[in-house]
Amino acid sequence: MSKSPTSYSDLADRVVRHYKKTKRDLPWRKNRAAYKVWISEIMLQQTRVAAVIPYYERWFNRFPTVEALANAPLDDVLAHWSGLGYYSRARNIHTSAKELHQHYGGQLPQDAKELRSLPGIGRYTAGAISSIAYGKREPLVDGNVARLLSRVFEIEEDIKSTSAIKQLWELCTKMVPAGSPGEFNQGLMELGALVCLPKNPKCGHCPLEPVCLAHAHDRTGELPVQAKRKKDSDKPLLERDALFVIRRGKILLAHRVPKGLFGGLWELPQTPSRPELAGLLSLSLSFHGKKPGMVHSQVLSHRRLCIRVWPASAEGRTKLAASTSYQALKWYPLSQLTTLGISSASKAIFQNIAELRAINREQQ
DNA sequence: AAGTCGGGGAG
DNA sequence: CTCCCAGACTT
Repeated sequence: MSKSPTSYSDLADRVVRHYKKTKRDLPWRKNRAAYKVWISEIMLQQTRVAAVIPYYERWFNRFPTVEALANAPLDDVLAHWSGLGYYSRARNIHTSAKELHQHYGGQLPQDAKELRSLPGIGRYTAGAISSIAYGKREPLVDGNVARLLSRVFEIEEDIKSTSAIKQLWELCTKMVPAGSPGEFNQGLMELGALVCLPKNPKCGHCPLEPVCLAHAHDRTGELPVQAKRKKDSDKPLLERDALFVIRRGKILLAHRVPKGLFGGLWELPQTPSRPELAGLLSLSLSFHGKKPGMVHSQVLSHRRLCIRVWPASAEGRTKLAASTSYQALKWYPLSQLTTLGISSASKAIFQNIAELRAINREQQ
């Protein structure tokens, strides 16, 4: 890495001034209460601003305070996270809320180190809460900041490498100003999100253009250096057979254990192959067709998911076999599925089921 | 240091 | 199709 092209305080001033002038009017910028900053920062992890906004607005109607959140059932919390992905974030928020309610009087601590003791709050989020909500001089580095600073300072190493990450945090630790740390941190991220784009950065609109090494050397297209990611088509295919059965107006659902993939969510009971379904559920099944009623495919971060849905009739009393994936079964009214935590894949399947049933009713 | 954990919008 | 997003946690 090259020597800094200008003083850190000059650089920070440029960022803060530009941020004050051009910042977007986002919901979480109306109110800097620590609880609200916390929830927004968790929702924004690996998630785009546009995707978060409706979830953020809905959240505080149902969970207006840390205490309300601590006292809510996990199903309710996951229902309000349905479709956002990375569901451990919601589980960790719930666990943290109970911890905050019990031991911190419902208040988030101001100290970054103390914040990091809460599940789901890592180095980035602790810095964000501490600086934005409490005005503490704490740095933060996210994907936007890493890209921006790798260009400004011409960091040549892979920005995911331990060495580059260490450099980035050291840089930010030095740069973050005592006077307006929250605005500086948000300003860096805002620049990364709107100006210092991955491709075709808008250097003409950047307050750091005069001091940016990559721009000076016409290398914004080469930086940051990043390892190639795995192509979707190279991800292993996970095929599952799911059971769709309705009895007395209720659909049979399975509750996943609260960890791992889709932890704590509800879905159609599914197994690696169709013959295993009856054993999992202790039911006598007769399938309605030789072909699945529908097939849903979806790409996840590390695999491709393909779920075949098999309509069937069932006899017997459900009893969940010992399972590494499920903790419970439940017959549930199809119309009330919005009150449970379900993934986007399940949401699509349930919607498809509802539409097919509506068509069948019209034809009768 | 590498793997796991979702989902969707942009191009 | 591929790319990447206001990361954290486990192994």
